[in-house]
This record gives sequence, structure tokens and C-alpha cells, in this order.
Amino acid sequence: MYPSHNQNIAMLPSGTRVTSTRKLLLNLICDYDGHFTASDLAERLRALGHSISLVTVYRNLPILEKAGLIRRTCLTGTTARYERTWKRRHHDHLICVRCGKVVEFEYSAIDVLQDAVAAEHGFLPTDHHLELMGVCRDCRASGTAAGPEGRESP
Amino acid sequence: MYPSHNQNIAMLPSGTRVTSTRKLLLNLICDYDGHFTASDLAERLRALGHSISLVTVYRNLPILEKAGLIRRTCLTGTTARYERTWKRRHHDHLICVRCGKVVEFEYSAIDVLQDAVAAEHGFLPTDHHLELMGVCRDCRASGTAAGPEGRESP
DNA sequence: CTTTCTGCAAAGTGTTTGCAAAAAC
DNA sequence: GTTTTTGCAAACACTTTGCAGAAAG
Repeated sequence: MYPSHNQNIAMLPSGTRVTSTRKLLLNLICDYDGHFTASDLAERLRALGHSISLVTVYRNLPILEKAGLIRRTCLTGTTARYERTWKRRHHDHLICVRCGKVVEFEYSAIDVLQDAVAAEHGFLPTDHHLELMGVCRDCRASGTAAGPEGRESP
Repeated sequence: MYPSHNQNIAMLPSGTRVTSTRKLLLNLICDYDGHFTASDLAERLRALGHSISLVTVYRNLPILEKAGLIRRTCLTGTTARYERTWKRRHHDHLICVRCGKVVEFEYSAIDVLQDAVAAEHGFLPTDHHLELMGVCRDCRASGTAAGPEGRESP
């Protein structure tokens, strides 16, 4: 049974073929609400009994990105992370430097200011990435000694 | 004769030794106004006739970062980039998706909003990274075929 | 003289590429 | 039948680590 969102395949660049691998990827991403890495996708699909090579995932992610179906996100880490673009509003990330928790937020005022800055410098804005680092409430409550100004790893 | 900024060595964590390699690194960073990678530093020092291993640079960068002398920046790329923290004001980056040009800007209003968002979610803000992507004036003017890579809207 | 640092080589990540077989069209 | 895609292995770039000798304190 193919979910209706298979129609997204029509959004792939022309000349790009509709393979079973790409159907698997798209269907998976459709239901993937958080962030994912290339190997997240490969592992999940393999756990579902499908056979897919990590290399193939790596080759398809840029295609999906160019098609506008996913976007790179959470740039702070070493590994490339993506998230679905559709059925999600634009948002940015608040990251706890103690426990690594990631909170998404929307704040359109920031977007407006960003556009203003870009324009002021003659840039035509296409995208932005904002990550706020801080110590979350829980971590401050469980208050270990270390001052909140550090950039330490848990 | 040692330049006055060698006093920064006193800022290294106690127990950390003042080696000739670290003096070289600190002196270099003192005059390094832009962003640098580990190999930038190694190459530059080697070009100046000094002998230093890239491995040693890699081992020292986290120390300098923890000491607050440098900070990671420009997270969009694959390579770790740093910049000196002192003798510089806080700023964010505007990056051209065509030619890779990086423009620094300050916009305190954004900082204020960021603090507000953090507070609203119970976070005690420690740092942030904001990168605005866009097409710079020159690239739009020369309007030619795609540069390195693009995230332009269709 | 004890501890830390350095450099080399080697191992680890995450990601990309050459090539032949398989799949899509 | 032609072109794209896949998977494997191998290459790749960046970064980290084990170890022995050198340097700092």
C-alpha cells in the first residue's frame, strides 16, 4: 500500500528516476518528524526489513535537498543532519549545552530582522541557520556546580 | 623580545605548560583577524619557517577554546573554523551561497531577541550561532552560471 | 626527575567516487 | 537499448589516539 504522499515523487528534478529506493526514502522521511542523518535513514529502513546501502542514501540526500524536500539543519554537530521541509513550519533551535536537548522555536521577529540585515548588505536572502546555546531549566535545577557560562560537554 | 600579548599565556588552564609551540600559536592567532582552520595555522607557521605538526595544532585548539581565547565559528562548512575572541566584538555571519564570501555584521537587536527566546523557554543563554545565507550583490550582478553550489529558489 | 607535550604513524569518522551490474524508462 | 541508479570497495578529508622521545617545570 502506497501512502498518498508518494505524489511527492513528482517534485524530483526531471530526469531523476523513480526507483524503489527513493520511494522507500520518501515514505520514511514523510513520517520522520525529527532530525535525521544519512545513517539514521539507512538503519531505520534496514530495521524495517528493507535493504539499502548507506552510499545510496548519501547520494540521494542532496537530490532531495535540491528538490526542496529536506533541508540541512542543526549545523553545530559534526554529522550532517536533515529534516523534512514540508508539513513543518520554519523554526530554529535552542540547544542545551549540558544535556544536548534540542528545542524548536519559531520567532518571526527574528526572521524579519535577518532579512533586514541581509538587505542592508546587498544580499538576497535564501536561508538562515540560527542556533541558540544555553543551559536548560532542568539542567540548572539539577544544578551541578559548574557555572553556566561554560561550553562543556556532558 | 616577546610581544605584550604573550601575557595571554597566563590565561591557559593551570597545569598547562608554556611550550614554544603554544607561544607560536598564540602569537599567530593574535594577528589573525579572520577565520582559521587547524591547517591554516600549521601552514602559516611552516611558511614562516617554524616547524609544527598539524596534530599538535589539533591538540591545542580545544585548549585555547576552553581557555576562551578562540571560539568555533562558521559552522556551515565541513571543516572546523575558529576565530580569536578577544580584540573582536561579537558578530554574526552573512554567507554568499554562490561565491562563498563571508561578511560579518553586528546587530544587537537580534541578540536581544535571542535572549528573549531563550528566557521564554527556560534557557540561560550562553552563546549563539547565526548564519544568514544569501546571494551577494556581486553574484547577482554578474548573474552568471552557478558557482560552487547553490541553494537558490527555483 | 616527574609530568606534560610533541610528532609520527595509524586508526576513526563521516562522506565521496570509480566501476560493473541492475533497474528504470 | 539507452540512461540512470545502485552497491561494493576504495578513496577521501578531517580529526583523534597510542606510543616513545623531547621539553617544561
